[in-house]
Amino acid sequence: MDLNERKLKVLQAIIRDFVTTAEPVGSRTLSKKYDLGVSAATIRNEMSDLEDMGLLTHPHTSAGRVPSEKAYRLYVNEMMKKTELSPEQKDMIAGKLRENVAELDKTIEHAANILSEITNLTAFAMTPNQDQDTLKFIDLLPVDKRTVVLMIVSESGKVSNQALRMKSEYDEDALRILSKSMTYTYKGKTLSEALTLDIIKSFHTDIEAMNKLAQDIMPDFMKTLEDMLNVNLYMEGMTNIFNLPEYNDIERAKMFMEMLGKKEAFTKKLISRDDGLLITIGDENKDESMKDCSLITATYHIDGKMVGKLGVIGPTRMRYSEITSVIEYLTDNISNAFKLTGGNDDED
Amino acid sequence: MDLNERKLKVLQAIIRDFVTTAEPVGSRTLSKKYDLGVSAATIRNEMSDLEDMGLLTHPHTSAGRVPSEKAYRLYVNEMMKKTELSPEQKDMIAGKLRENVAELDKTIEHAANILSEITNLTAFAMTPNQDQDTLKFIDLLPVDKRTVVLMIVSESGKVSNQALRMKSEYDEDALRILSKSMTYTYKGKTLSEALTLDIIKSFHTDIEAMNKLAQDIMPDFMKTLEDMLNVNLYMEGMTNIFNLPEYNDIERAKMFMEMLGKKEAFTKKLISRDDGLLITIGDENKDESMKDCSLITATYHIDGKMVGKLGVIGPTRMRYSEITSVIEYLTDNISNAFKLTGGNDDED
DNA sequence: GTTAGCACTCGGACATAAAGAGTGCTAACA
DNA sequence: TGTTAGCACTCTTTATGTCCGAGTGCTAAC
Repeated sequence: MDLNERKLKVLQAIIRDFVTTAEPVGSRTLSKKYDLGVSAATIRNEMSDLEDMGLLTHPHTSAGRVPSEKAYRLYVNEMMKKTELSPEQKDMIAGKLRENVAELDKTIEHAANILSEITNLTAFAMTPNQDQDTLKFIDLLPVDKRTVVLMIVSESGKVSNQALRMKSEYDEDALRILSKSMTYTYKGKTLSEALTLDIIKSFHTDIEAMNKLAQDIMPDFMKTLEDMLNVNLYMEGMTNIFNLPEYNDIERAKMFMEMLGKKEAFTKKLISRDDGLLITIGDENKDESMKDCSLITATYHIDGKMVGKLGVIGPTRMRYSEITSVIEYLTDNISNAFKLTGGNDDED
Repeated sequence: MDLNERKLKVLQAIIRDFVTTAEPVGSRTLSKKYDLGVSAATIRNEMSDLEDMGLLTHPHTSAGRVPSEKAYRLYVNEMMKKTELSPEQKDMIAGKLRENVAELDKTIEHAANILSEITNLTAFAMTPNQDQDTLKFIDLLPVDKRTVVLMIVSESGKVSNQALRMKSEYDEDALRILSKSMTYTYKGKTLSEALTLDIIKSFHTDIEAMNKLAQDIMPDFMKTLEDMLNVNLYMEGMTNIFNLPEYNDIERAKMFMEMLGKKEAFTKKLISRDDGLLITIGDENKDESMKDCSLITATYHIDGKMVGKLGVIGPTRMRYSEITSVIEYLTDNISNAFKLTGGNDDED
């Protein structure tokens, strides 16, 4: 059987229609909606042929046709034309991408965001494979008598750092020289190579001075400070709700997921809550989108003053007792772990 | 009406039953399952009273009773006993929390994870409000003739950094002094205070040396390198699928969300894909959990060599054309933005 | 005050029927 | 020979009716 011009036209129309409506498309619909110049009966014949060729499927006898995967493949390979983006879309994309040029990760994150916004699908973006990235710069920063921050900068501009707790007090000058010698050793090596290398010692001398550099740096410094003011919100187990019978209703599940998806709003709500163990049930959460939920939050303390929150959200039907116990145990553990006084202590 | 001992017992039994079964509970069930020492008829009377008191509801005439929010409130305030955690649970919690003691953020993230695992609900954890946190240490690190990394460390141990692009070449020594003077100025100030402050200049002298410090630092250095090898995966718009008719089926929606929830597996899958624009449709994705999905990925390049990926996942029914256009435009933009040769160039 | 008994109510499951959409075949037409 | 019209047939969806079980509420007896 030949895949002639008309068959292709019909197939394309079916794909186009199905992609927008998600409903199996019938011959009559097709002849009415798209100007194919032939009657529904003719289209039926063509459709039948296309089905024989494996390009269409039939959910059941009296349903319309649905494109098969083979049809999509054909469409993608041969028939598809590029859609030209609208100027607004281009502006939007270029604009958003330009926001954080200095930071690769941020840019990639923005890309995922843009993509999902435009396509209305789930989108993702992955940072580059760092295998090929080489080291550029290593530094060891004295923070504390026993704390050092290790910082590594790669050629691509990726910055990574980690706070280190030293076993004993260390010599600041030694630290400085060590970092120089490490940079000297690792510079230009890929991360993988660096992992197999051992350190070589070397020396260098410092000098000092100062100029109007401050004016250049202050805006960014301020911006960084502001970033640090933000709190992070980690969310886990969102899909757990699918196992609850009350969320068998797709509408409810959707509402729930969307409520949690609005991280800023949710974070705000958490921040505004009182400290200590707090349980709010159903309507007590003024929020309309939470009226069928209970929210349990508790606060933990870092060095006695700063507080963070953690908790649980679920249907009003929940194991309050068990859950509050877990939460209290968790907050206690965290508060203890971050007591300034503490060495590493306690239980088994 | 009096809320006597027996009424409380009945209410507690109802709450207990409903919390585990999610089904309205009737008088007969109650008298059989729980040893209340009275007949179903008596329980019915008590239930009727409890309903009058607003503690139970009645979805419809011939259904069992459901605890009202007021009942939960009563339960939480007065009747609830603490559940003692099992030793295994305690071990698990303490163990996981101890994994990354040095890093507050990681610990909090773990907390959310634990909580969700134990409660089978959606859990969250928020890092502390940084309002009270004070600055401890500021450094400016020369990376490039025109690139500096600004690093800020707070009293709580939070580390934040940002790569800065300078307008002109700068003096390294000046940079060093500036960072000292900034530390001097801002140390001990809260973040909010610091935002209102202006910088004061001051001097300090450096010396040099070196010792066996290296041995202390190497393990952490290696670990940090390994961390940097990991790629990040950003996911956006996951709830978009709820707007698609094919995901009106709760089972499918669940499978989809769970597949994406497994970030490591998904990342792996992405890494293993070929470079360039790649479209896989339905069964072409060998993965069972993706057999009804199409996956479109494309690669972008950083400085011509390193590659990252981004793309879209959705039902086989998707706007291939439009989407590939968006993706190509995105990858081009990213690749251009991170060309080493480039100043800031091009389009409007 | 407690219990047993019984009529009544309501939702869910199931079967049946009717409507609607679409196909497939045949025969007529250009 | 390709195209079209017509019609019987199929299958899904929706509405309707019936039955069953779970549960209540009331009354009368203990």
